[in-house]
Amino acid sequence: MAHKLVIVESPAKARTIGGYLGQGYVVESSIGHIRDLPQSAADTPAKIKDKPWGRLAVDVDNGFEPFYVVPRDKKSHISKLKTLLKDADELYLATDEDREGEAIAWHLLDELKPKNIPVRRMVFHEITKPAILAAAENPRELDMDLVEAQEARRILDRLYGYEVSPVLWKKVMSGLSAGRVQSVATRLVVDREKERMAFKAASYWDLEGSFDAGSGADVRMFPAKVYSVDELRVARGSDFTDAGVLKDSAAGKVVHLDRPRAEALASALADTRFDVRSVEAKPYRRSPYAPFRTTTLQQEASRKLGMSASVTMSVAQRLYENGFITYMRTDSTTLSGGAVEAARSQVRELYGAEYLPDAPRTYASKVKNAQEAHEAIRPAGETFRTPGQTGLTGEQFRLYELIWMRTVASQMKDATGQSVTIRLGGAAATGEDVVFSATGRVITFHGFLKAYVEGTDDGKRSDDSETRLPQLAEGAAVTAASVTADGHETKPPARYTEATLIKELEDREIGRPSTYASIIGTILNRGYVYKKGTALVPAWLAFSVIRLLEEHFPRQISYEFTAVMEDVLDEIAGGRADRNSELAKFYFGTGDVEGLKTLVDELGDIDARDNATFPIGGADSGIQLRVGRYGPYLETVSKDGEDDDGNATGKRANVPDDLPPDELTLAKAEELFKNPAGEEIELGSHPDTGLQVVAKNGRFGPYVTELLPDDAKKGTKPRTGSLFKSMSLDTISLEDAVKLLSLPRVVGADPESGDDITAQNGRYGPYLKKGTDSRSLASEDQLFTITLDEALKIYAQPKQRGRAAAAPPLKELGNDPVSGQPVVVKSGRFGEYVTDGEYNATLRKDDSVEAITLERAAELLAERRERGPAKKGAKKTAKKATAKKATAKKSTAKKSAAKTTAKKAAKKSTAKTSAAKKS
DNA sequence: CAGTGAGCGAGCTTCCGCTTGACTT
Repeated sequence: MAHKLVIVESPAKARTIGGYLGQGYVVESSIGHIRDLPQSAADTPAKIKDKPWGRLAVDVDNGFEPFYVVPRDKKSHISKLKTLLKDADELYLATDEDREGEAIAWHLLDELKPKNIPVRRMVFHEITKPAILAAAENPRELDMDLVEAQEARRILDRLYGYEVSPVLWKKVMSGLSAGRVQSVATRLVVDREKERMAFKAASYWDLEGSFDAGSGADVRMFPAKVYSVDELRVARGSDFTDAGVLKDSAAGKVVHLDRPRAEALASALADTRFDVRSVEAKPYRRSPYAPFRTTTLQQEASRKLGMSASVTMSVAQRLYENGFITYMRTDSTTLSGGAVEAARSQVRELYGAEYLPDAPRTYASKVKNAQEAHEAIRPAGETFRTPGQTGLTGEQFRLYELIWMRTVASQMKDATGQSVTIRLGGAAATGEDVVFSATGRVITFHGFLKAYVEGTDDGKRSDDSETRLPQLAEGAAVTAASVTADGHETKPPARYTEATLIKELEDREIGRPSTYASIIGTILNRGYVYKKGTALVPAWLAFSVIRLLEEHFPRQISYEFTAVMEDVLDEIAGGRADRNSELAKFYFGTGDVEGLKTLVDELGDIDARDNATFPIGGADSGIQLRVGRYGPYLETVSKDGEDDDGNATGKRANVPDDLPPDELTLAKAEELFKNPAGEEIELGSHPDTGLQVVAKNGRFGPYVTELLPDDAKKGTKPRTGSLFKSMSLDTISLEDAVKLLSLPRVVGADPESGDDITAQNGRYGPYLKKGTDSRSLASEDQLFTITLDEALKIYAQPKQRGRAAAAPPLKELGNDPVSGQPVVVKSGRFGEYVTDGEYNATLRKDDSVEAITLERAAELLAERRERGPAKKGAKKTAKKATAKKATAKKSTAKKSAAKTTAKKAAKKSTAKTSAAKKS
């Protein structure tokens, strides 16, 4: 039976709209984008892999043609849509009416390829029955200019991300990333930290008085602060620069009180009679806040409910899917007509008509690049459920309540009242004329504040706070109950939190509602930033990355880059600019501006070593910080203290993981050299030597060592020993440590050669050593238990065979159709792989030992074979390798364990495989 | 950054934006 197929983006939306359209329509969703540039090498089709631009999947030399693929997890969904399309007599592409939505519609069209049926583009901005029916009646055509604008955005982001990230792999650390959005977000955090590092606190004093208005006053006691001394205003925090000195604008106009002066004044005012010099009353008026959009919801959920951006979004997602709220990824503050009515009727019911403005309030978008494909975030439906009526609990309840209150409040009247400033003056015993100032606020009509008060980030006073002052007339006499001197220091700018960083990004038009939460996730995952409480602290790694980007990609990492890009995209969407020429400007450059490609090609200019080095406490301090593979460390430098390679030959000291950069002062650095960081766990003194035994985390993982006395002979090295796999730093005992330090153990002498056979723990695990001949041991315990006889038995066997039997393949799959050889799955240094004895192919991300079939294995092997034995006689090596491979088995497991510990040791940063490789 | 002996499948990492389940505990 024929139907009209309508495709929207979200399944929840499809359900709702399906209900409105009724019979004759089938409403399905695309579940977001259905095609994209291939994300990784595994997803890149073989036919473009070999092209010079294959890695980018954009043919930069031929019109920046993108090569799209349907991601694996979308394939079945596409078949489902194709099936539905077979029985359809009309196709409605009803994705969002913004750049991305238009592109999704075009991708659907291009991928589904409907034949001989009309295709229409249907758009709507609110999900109500009349709006949907009207939209179905008034379809339009696909806007190809808008699609081109989206492609330009997509391709630019790909080129930026996939060209600049590899620069970081080469020059900073493997696995890092750069991008139009994340790099600027990281830069914001780094720049803020730099401001904090450069900040010098200024100290200033003032006077705090408690005044008595007399027994007849409506408010008797009230506080006031000193305002001026001899008509010069007393300096406050905002009069100082970040360098800790008075601003030019304040010079000559303020008096900067220090402690002696403030204390002298305070005591000279003890018996002073004050009179009211002026009373100034101003009306106070506050309008309600606009309904929530994604960023404001994230900020308020953070301030009021303590939710991270990602938690907020997933709770909101559940509320949306279950029909409690409208869509949560939006940059619009607009309410539909029905929503305004629903809010107004709840104002009337819950607060009374006096809280309801005569006309509905409307909120224009403050977001400059807003695309307004959705409504504001509000309770769903034409009438709002109060939180109590929803039956929700926990986080969902609290978030719903927040959204509900904000929405209702947005349709309430302004709050009004009065703010009053009273100035009191008197003469100090020492002769100065001193004026105090008190400010109060009284709210006479709370209006929307009755329903909702926005939170603050930095303890500023909230919109509903009140301070009452007495009714005083000019000239009235007032006495001071007490005057005390009060010391203050200016504070450095606060670090960003998730919520404030997101706000900053939105203000700068960077990122979109669907990505704000994940931007935070990206910079955390890369190890650029870590959280200390709610504050975002940049790692030194981020300083290194941002320095490289600032020096070599200044335009791309500028704060204005995205805003400028948005303007260009608008031009493309309006048909006034051309996609290809704009991309060419970005990638190849223009006459006066270098393009991205040129910058990347000039990579050789970047000195990775310099880029990772930061002087501490000025260039001549003799101490520098370096960002190393295992995290940041300090190094002493002297002018000529470098070897031929420019390596500093000085001392080194670790920097603790959680030491924020702005706390690493020169003094702190010197302290770290004295008391090397890295938790040292004291285990007690050694029963034989009496030396202190400690456990530490080192570059090869946890180990124990003994502390030599300061007067130890030069050249004596402390004994050390790695912890066994079964031990941990938290639980290790002195006995364990003593045993570890006793290694290597002499098992006995080889009767043939007379050489000692020793048992010791090494890089590849426990092993026996006799001269230069070594044999691995099966377990660490054997180090202590193995007897000479057993050791000799092990040595009696040839090296390889001893371990060959212990390494069977994980799975046998049958014979390869090409080579005819048996294909087996094995586990190796680099993970699981399949081999036919000649070629080896690593399993890809989506493969598993359990699920892999012979077909898939053959596919992987065929791919591998296609690349051929590219490297130095790989064929031979491969063969040889296979013969010996089994012997590598045991140690491989060990190695990957070492990898894990190295990773942990390498700070929270993402020291990828390279870390383990080097060690 | 604690110097610890073999011989050993390389290949991939990465962007931004639009959307949900699929996983396991």
